[in-house]
Amino acid sequence: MAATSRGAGDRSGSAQAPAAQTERRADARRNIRSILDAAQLCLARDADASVADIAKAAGVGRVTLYGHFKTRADLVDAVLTRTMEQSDAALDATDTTGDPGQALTRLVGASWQIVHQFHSVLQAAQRELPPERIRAVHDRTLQRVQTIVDNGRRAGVFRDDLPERWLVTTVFSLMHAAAEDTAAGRLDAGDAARVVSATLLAALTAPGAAVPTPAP
Amino acid sequence: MAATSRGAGDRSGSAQAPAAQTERRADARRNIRSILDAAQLCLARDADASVADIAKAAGVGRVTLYGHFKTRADLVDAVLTRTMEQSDAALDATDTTGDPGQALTRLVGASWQIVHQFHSVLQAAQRELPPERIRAVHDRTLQRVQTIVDNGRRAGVFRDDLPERWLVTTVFSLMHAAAEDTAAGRLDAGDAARVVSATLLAALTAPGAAVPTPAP
DNA sequence: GCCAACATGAACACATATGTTCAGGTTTTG
DNA sequence: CAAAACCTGAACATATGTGTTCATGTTGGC
Repeated sequence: MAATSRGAGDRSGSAQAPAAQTERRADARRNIRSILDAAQLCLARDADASVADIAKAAGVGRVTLYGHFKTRADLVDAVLTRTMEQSDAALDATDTTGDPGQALTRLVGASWQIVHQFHSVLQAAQRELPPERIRAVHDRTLQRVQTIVDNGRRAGVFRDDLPERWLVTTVFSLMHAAAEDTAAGRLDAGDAARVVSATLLAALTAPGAAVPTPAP
Repeated sequence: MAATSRGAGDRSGSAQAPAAQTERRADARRNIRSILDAAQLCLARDADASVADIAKAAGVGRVTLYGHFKTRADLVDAVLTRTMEQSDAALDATDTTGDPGQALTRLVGASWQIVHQFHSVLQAAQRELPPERIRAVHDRTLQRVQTIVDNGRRAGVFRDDLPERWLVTTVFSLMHAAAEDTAAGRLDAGDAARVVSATLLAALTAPGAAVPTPAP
């Protein structure tokens, strides 16, 4: 039951049926945007930001917020969806064709900052939403990585001796780890992209083949 | 702070001063054990198991529990400490000398099940305890990994072009990722150790050197 | 066997968050 | 301008968890 009274956060469970979305008034649309903006910001800073905090940050009454998002989970879902859409848009600008190693390096360069920035939005979602939902929202991004890995395997430059799924997991895992380490001051932010890329290239390269160095 | 009325969970903040621990009665000691056992089990299953749940699982009154652990955080701390001590004991049986690659493989083989088993105990701790405390409790284990990495670097078989800290992070990160993937059914439990070892060996091997295959 | 240490459930105090209702004020929209 | 849509704060209803107090049993040590 993740549906709003009138469709603002309407992503009905896990499939996103657009639904008959009656046109809402201008101020309502404005408020929804403010709320999503504020929520994204608040949740990025603190995964358990309260609904009250978010409403205040949005410059909106708490009741107004509940008028648009039926539950807290609904709001978190909307923020996560929005964040992933934004990330995906940013990633659309990244070329995933050509040499798989370079493609991977490009993708890491474009992704890791986003991962870093919205790390705790994900955390919030993981505490509130069912795992399938998280998985579903990540689908497009996952697909993108999988495509690169797959290309690399077919080209014989990425390893074939481990499950493809695991290689994808490795990519995500190390990006998240780098985000955390950077936040904790254990890894230099200016160096993170290179470090992650170098590690991933080594991890994914087919045994026996020469490990390429990430070209900045 | 994090101290019990009479010293059961007494690890005063971050340093573990043994304190003048007046000998407690036999039934008290018995109950403390039951509580820790139950808490470890409950928290391993659900990171937000309540104190009431744990007391019930321990076959003990809630008030009794609070008599031994002043706060929930105290209890979580005690469980985490205990878990890490157990892990460390298990790891003591693992030879970390000799060929660094094989040492790493041995360590992964001995560790990953533990990581898998107590994954959500860590989660609970991360929500309740300050990051420094988590770090402190992990110190010995961290040191162990770092030693292996360091040996490998000095022997010229592990890479020297990335921060040592990051390599250690990589080891932990991939073990945890494997634990999650296994729990989610995306990775075969029987295959996990091999997969993680193979990935780590590739990730850590010095550029140019031949990547070894994990010997089971 | 006696006394102190310990255990126990019930009840209470407190805090915090989520949702909801209400009675009125404001903005859009047509 | 008028109706409908929307916003608002205050108050309320829940729910849930933590931690404490109390009065009364129970157990263990010496």
